[in-house]
Amino acid sequence: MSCIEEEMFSKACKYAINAMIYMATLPQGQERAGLKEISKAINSPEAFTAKILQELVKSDLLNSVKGPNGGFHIQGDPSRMFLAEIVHSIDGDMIFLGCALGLETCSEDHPCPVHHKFKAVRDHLTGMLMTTSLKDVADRVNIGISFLRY
Amino acid sequence: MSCIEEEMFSKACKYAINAMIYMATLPQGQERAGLKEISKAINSPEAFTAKILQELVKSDLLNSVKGPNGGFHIQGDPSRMFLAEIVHSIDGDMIFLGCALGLETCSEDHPCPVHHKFKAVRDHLTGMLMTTSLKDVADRVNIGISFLRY
DNA sequence: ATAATAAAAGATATTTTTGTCTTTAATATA
DNA sequence: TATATTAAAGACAAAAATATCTTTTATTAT
Repeated sequence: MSCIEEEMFSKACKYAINAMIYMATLPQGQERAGLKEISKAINSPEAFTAKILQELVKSDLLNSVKGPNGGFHIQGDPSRMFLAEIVHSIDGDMIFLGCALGLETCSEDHPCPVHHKFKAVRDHLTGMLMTTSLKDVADRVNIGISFLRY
Repeated sequence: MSCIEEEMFSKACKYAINAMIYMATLPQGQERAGLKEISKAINSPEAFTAKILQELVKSDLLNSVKGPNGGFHIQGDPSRMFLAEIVHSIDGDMIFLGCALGLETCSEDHPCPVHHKFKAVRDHLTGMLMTTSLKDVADRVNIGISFLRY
């Protein structure tokens, strides 16, 4: 059982967040990047990353263009795109809504034994994801106080 | 990708927490419960639950006794056993320590772009798990303000 | 138009997690 | 001591997540 190393997000979701941050760090006029460039930049498996980018396109977080000089670019304003949207697109809403103990019947009125304790943490997480924009995060990379890679 | 519904803990970990809470709700003098009783009480698959209880025994959170009238019981005082110990036993320490973006090189000195934001949430989660005892939680069930089952 | 490029779509493979089944070991009781 | 009971251990199976490969579609440039 100690082989399980559960983390906050799925790998797919982490690649998605990484990819979106990378996109948001691109300089004005060069906001488009191809699959190869992206997966190289974030050190993720190319084909798997393709699937994830596809999903982000379906969720209208990215646009895509086929053909030579094609690629992906962020749909809309990175200062109005929040981490919560990326997480929701890939990992669904259980991280925001699901009962920590997995109980179907858990609700505010019929709470599981850890409901109140987790509500606070979950609200904290949700609030953070809903208020942290891609621009917030990408700016930190661009000014050199945070790092996507070594 | 929307088939992924990532949650906070693995299923195994949720069963473990549920099982431990159930154990902690047992009245004095009847603190021992067998696999069947436990998995019925928390509505979990019996054989899989057996593996999880085994792990909890290995981690010294439970004792076990074989043979007729055998079963499991909590090792030690439920008021001094914290949710963090259960989570750590089953899901490892990545939920407490791992980089939210999965970056190997992420650290306080070389932070990933969301490091500071996640640190606060993670510290909140960790603090809650380290200070919430099994007794805290089980008491809520026993006085009827929280529910393990419908 | 044709060829080259790059994403989309779909099939397939691998790994991990979840779950089951069978055999073995320990213990209580008749 | 023999039998029944229950957990431990190990093999096995199914499902889900991760990852790859191939074919198709759209677009650009020649």
